[in-house]
Amino acid sequence: MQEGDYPTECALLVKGFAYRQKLLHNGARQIISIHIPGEFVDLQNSMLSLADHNVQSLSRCETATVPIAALQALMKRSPAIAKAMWLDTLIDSSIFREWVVNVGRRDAKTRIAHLLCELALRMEASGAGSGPTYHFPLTQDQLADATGLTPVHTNRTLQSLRRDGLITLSSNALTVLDWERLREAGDFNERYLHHAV
Amino acid sequence: MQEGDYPTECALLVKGFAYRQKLLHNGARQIISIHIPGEFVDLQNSMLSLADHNVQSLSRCETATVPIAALQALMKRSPAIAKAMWLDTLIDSSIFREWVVNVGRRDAKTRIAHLLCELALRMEASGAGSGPTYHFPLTQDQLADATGLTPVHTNRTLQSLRRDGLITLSSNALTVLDWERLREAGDFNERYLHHAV
DNA sequence: CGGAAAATTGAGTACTCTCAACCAGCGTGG
DNA sequence: CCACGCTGGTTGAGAGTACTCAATTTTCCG
Repeated sequence: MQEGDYPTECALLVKGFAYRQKLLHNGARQIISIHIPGEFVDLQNSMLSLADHNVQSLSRCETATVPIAALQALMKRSPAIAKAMWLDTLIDSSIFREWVVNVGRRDAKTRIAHLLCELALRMEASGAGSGPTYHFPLTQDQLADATGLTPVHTNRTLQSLRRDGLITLSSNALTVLDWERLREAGDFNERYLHHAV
Repeated sequence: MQEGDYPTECALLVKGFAYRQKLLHNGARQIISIHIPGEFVDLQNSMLSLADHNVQSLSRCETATVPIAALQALMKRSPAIAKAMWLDTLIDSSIFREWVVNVGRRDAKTRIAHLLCELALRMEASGAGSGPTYHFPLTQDQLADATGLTPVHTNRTLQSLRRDGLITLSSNALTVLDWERLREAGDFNERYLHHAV
């Protein structure tokens, strides 16, 4: 899926990770969302006939593709489903808002810690992972593009988080050593995820 | 409307400007969206029972408030209205995505130029203003909080845009002197606004 | 006219970036 | 089996954009 395309189907992520990104004219990239198994990747693009961003897979992914026309019909027929998808989109939107805050007003360390908290919690909530150790699908370059930092600074910031005894992270395995302190370091409050209480 | 509240109605902005913001623990603020007359300010908060951000008015505003229950009923009854609101939310969401890019990957000058372009174009599209001169509802402090910069740096960056002959801006009047060059300076492409073609 | 809010200026600081080199792990192929 | 090359991660040094603090001027309103 490329920016500018006219999508005709949307994807439900069954297995594996994906992300959405936007490319800038100067060649820079901003990752605008990360998707874990069980999530719709592309409802937005699907409903707005013109794609305003593009989607990439992080690992080998299995997706279930649904034709948009079918989805629209389904929503028309079942208000319950329509509402569920609506909710999905709204939560998506809420996460974008938090990301604006994250890249806009937090320093590097807080920014990265916040993203780690978010991913860990979403994995927990979706059942895609649990315990103190999680599969972490991003390379440092991608983490940099998600947080609006450079790869070099991302690397140094991760080291600082490790030095503080908050996490370990290597070869796609993230271990949260001290959840409370990581949450604090990340200025993290999960309210915006709107997980059921 | 405060973060953490349980909203029961949502507001259609009839006259005046408003914005949504999130406050950080350290007292910083990030403005996450700006609303011009004719827009729903709060569909998001309305549908997610718990507010994850809060809303402020920029100028004296007139709003039409709609009870959420009524809205839900209306959506249930009329698929056309449901779809329209859905679209409204999706475009909202698209703008958030672009803001993530804006604060994440653009430098100060580009960032501010981009925001000016966006506001100008949205005013045009909504009929809330036109011509090279627009009502500009933000103070420099607010512009800073919308772009993730400091007020001082925002001030200097605006001066630089003025020196370049791209805009004039004073007492809430923004004049775009050279639309093409401003658009270029702001790395701006209006696709994400999803305005009808 | 006076006071508050908004805008502007100056000087010094620092966080993050750039550029560049180097290391480690790993799959491929000779 | 080891060399090779590639991707991802790490380190160093220096530069620069944006920040902080603080004072001053201008504008806005009551």
